[in-house]
Amino acid sequence: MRTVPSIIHLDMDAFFAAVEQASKPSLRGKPVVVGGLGGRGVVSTASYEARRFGVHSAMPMAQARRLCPNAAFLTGRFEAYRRNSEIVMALLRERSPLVEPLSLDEAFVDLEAGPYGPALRDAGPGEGAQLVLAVAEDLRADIVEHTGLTASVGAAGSKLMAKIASEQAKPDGLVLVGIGTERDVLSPMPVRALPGIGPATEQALRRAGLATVADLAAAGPEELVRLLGRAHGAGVHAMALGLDDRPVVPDRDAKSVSVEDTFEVDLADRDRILREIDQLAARCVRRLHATGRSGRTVVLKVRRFDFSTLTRSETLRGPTDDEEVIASTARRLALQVDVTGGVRLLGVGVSQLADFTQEDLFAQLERAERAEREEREESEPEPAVAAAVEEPPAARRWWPGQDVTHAELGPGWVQGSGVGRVTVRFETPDGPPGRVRTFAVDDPELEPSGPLPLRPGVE
DNA sequence: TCTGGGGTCCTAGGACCC
DNA sequence: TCTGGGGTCCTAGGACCC
Repeated sequence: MRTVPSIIHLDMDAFFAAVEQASKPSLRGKPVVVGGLGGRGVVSTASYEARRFGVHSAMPMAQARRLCPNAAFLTGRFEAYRRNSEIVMALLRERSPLVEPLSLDEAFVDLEAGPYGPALRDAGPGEGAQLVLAVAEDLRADIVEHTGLTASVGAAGSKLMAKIASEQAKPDGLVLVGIGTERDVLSPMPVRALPGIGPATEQALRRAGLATVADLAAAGPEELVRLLGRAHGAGVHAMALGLDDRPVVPDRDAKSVSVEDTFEVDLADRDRILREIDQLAARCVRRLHATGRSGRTVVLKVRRFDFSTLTRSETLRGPTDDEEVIASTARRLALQVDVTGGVRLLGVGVSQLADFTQEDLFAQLERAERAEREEREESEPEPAVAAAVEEPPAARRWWPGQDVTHAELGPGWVQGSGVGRVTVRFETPDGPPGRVRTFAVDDPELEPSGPLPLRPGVE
């Protein structure tokens, strides 16, 4: 157990929405909701202004629109989020090499591994905490300077308590849990405050009369294991006592890669389903190639019209990153699934990842079979349905929030589009709120562009 | 206008092996 | 002749997190 609260958990405040407000001066101080804008979209992130209306993550977008009709509803700009995340992660690495990102907007840092390590080890308990507070405040200021975004930080002697502290610090705050005070902090909290306790576990505990973390600590490990199973029960009991010695681990390799799509309208047609699977397989393989890895188990995911969800998987004899192997495996799995009534989501994934694509016997076999098939069918060529039906003449699509540049008016972003028109607001992160202009959707002066840095002047 | 997309970890049963 | 006991792999599903 540590004698200094040298683990910090950093959590960016309403990250996606905050990036939008920093990028778009006209949205500052206003409710902003980022998420899927289609009929089946959900909220990814709501700004604090929108949260006051009851809007929150994972809420159906339709409900968010009812609660807060005057908010700006934007689709995600992941390129912008990724760039700002990288800036923040780099600032963390200046404080320690031991940085464990949990997502684009969250990370643990072990300060004892970095430049402050020696001072922290030499410090008395009180001095150590003071030093951590100073480092954390400096970090938060640095993040504002480099991105214009605010972060909340929790500091403690363990990952568990650092995470709980950052939650208490939100928004734009800093909370330190002193060594030895863990159980005082935890005891009065509802069980849901513990990471890993969601709605189902909360219900199971509530039925047993356990509502607070103090209740869990008093319950003892046997009862929790009986209620929650071996691993979870033991883990929850340890957490309730404030016991957690998990190390901060940087550079964790991904264990699976997957892509999925929810369709605006349920898919009923078998051939259409198989074509979608091919496209998903192609996207999955692109991601696989980008990471230079290959996988041995192919997983097909199907969500049916009634939201029932199932997966079918097949493990190959060796890892592959071949599109045709993955696509044909997924198609084969799809034939095992009853799709009567329609399908609202399809997904294709690969797990059991390996670092290298060894000689790929499957791809070779697949190619040989394909060649043979084509030879056989030479006299009666396949009807070219797929190619012909595939793409209607692609009209340009503009989506709310998108970065654009106008040949004369410069950079701006799409506020909305419809009936052949697109509305653009011309403003930049470092300027004043801008003016709105409307164009024809096919105006040649207007083109899509990339995100602008939030702090152009700062390195 | 009901319910995204990308992940992680755990459990449990059956096959298979020694 | 009435019943082993592990260990590992595969598959499917579920809870949870951001």
